[in-house]
Amino acid sequence: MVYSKALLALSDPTRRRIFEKLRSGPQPVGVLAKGLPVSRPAVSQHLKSLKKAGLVIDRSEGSRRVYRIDPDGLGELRRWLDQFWGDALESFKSEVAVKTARGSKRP
Amino acid sequence: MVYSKALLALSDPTRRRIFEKLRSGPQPVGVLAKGLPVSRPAVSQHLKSLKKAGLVIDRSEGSRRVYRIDPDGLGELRRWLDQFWGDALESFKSEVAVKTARGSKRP
DNA sequence: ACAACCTGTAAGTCATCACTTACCGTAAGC
DNA sequence: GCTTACGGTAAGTGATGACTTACAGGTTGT
Repeated sequence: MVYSKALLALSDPTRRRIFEKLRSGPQPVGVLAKGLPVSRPAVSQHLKSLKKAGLVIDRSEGSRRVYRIDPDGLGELRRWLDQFWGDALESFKSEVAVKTARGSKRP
Repeated sequence: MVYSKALLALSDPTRRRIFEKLRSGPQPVGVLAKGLPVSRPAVSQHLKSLKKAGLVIDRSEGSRRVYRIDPDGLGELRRWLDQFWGDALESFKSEVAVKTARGSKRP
């Protein structure tokens, strides 16, 4: 049940910003904290949460700690999401006609 | 930016249980509350959050309100997730050899 | 050895949120 | 008409968590 921790971790906006920063490659804590509106210890705590959620991996590189995205947590989260995808479409097929008939969205 | 609200909504365990219950088809509030360890008003409040997140749609059916999964929020959430999927794999390729060499996971 | 840098942790504060009970509107049945 | 079932909303409470500053450990350089 890693997906529950992953969802909890990604529900925080600051944690998402950190996670999105890692999309451009592995980065140390100091660089990640640069540009964020919170203190560096806050970033460390967020990284700890992301790590426990299986979303990032850390690696000691000399004096600094480099974090990177962990595909494991990401994969389980995607599998959990796809589990709904099929059922939702099936339950949606009978309703799509009504929805598009009255202008796709809400007035 | 519906995905941020969707992540926040799905981060709560009770809200996830309600959402997972809807996988077996559209259901009214009373039926959804049945079996959950919280009161019925709590379920109503959770459904309100899920609706604002674009994850469910409600439809008045006589005296009762039937909720069903909304593919829109689910789709945007999946697109946001897939955005990471590619980058994570690319950044992972160079590391996978080292990881599998020492026994796949933590000792 | 000492100094400068990089990071994780402890302790404390403040806001957010999940939940409860009570209440109000509305639709179906007598 | 009245009553019963169904569901959303208000108000209040308790707990969780995101943040701060202060401190400790460890690594690199002189």
